[in-house]
Amino acid sequence: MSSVQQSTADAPLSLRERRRAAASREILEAAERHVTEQGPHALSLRAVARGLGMTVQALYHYFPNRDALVTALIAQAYDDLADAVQEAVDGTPEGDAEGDAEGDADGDAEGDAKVPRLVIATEGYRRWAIAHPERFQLIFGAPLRHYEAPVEGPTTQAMRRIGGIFEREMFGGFSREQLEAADVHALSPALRGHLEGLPQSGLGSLPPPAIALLLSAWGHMHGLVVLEVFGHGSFLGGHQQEIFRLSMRNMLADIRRRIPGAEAG
Amino acid sequence: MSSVQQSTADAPLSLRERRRAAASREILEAAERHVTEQGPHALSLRAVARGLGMTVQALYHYFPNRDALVTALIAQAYDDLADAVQEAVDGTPEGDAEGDAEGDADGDAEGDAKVPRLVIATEGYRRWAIAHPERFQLIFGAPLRHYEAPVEGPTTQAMRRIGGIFEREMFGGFSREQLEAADVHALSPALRGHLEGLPQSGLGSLPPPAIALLLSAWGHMHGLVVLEVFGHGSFLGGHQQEIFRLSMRNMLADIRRRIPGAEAG
DNA sequence: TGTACATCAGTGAACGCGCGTTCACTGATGTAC
DNA sequence: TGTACATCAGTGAACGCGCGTTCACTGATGTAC
Repeated sequence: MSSVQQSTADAPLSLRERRRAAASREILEAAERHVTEQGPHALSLRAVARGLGMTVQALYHYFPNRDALVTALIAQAYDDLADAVQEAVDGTPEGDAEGDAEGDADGDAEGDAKVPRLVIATEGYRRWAIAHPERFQLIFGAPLRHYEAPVEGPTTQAMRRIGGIFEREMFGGFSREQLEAADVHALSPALRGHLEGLPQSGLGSLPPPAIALLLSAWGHMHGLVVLEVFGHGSFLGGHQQEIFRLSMRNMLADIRRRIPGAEAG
Repeated sequence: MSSVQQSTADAPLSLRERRRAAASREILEAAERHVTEQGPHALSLRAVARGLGMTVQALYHYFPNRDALVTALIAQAYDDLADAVQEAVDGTPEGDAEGDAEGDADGDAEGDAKVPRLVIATEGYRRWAIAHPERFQLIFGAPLRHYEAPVEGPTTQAMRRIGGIFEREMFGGFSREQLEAADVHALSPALRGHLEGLPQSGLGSLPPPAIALLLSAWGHMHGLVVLEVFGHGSFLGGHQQEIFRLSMRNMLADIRRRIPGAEAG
């Protein structure tokens, strides 16, 4: 499906194959550039071709049609977002980070403050979204006209990667029993059953109350980022980063408070 | 600016004026219909005209160009969303509602349960978004290509209306002192100052810690809705309403717990 | 090492489409006297 | 009440544009013998 393909055997790629892969990559980069500069909805094959100094028709040697190019772009964006979250966490020691991970100009001096790695992770999410608003829009803004996301694929895989990171940082030190006993409003038996039936490779490995907490937290983080990226927080001026961090810290503390035997975060 | 206009004096509208206003409304409705059926990005003057059995050029008697039509549509959507939240709250007695405000087919029997009006309000927000995903997308999905939102206007006014409702339901019973003493992570002096400087007609009337809680809560609600509406929660099957309610209840309880002297929600 | 052949990246020309916008007009409706 | 005039909603024709996609082709690159 993707045009950046491996040779079917594990044999090293031939010169032709490597060139082809390079050309595909170049096209994808040009398309990314175009999305970044003009927004996702201005993306057209002709514009991409123009950006490369090629004719449109040449693109058809690499992507069967426009949708295929968009699909590749979306998959790439998901992956990059997951990478950004991963890197944010990796760049932070096991415990908590020092306060000033971002170093804003306006002095939101977090005096009291180690920053928990979960918060660092959410800040990675936010930072990527702000740095790449058009690509974030490509993923989360709305389904593109005439484009239907494949149900299972690199997309859901990247989401699971992010989910895995949050899960680790959120529930890392706790036993199954503790998580099972988390104090959340009652789940209906039907919901409980559904959550238990989720794939073990993903959320299904957690007790239902923990899944509920994780989903809620994801929504919380995502919502703040979405509002900011799409311009609905501009009345906060340069303080959006601080509000975000504050919210995420409160969120983490609230979650901890709901798990029996946890010291508040 | 808008084409549905009042006569400049308060004199009753003439026949001509009323007809003109009716025609404008009809155009707006046709445009709305088109957005609903084809998505915001498929909105074209020609399509709207077709839907009305008119020629395109006639529309130029009512809207100077495409952008003006889109602007009117956006303003209308904001207003309808605010109305939906308002109506959800109005339909609920002062205290809390009985559990089954929505009445899903799948039995998420909320046995324990009066539903706080704040939760009812957020469910109004969610319900409108799900009932009108394309119009929700029009507002929050992403800025439309070539469309710049006016900084102040019906848009921000509708947001303030919603904010006011949430504020009342969230902080209604508390004194300024209680809200000022709310237990949130420390706000920097700069942020504190900025929040205190917000317009008194809106958020500025609240103590900074309460503003922080409100914004965080808005993001929380919005994020869960956005993920659901844009299809990122489909793995939850029919249980998204229950997860949402659960999250909002937890959220309210967490907020209450942060205000001194409040009984937990 | 040289030759014949296959592969395939890229081009030129063309298609039919829907779009926003402008212009000059017609004809019905409403207003002033 | 009747007539002359102004208003203005709507039309027909046309503009130039960018789009995705198809087709038949050229010419360079790589492969088999």
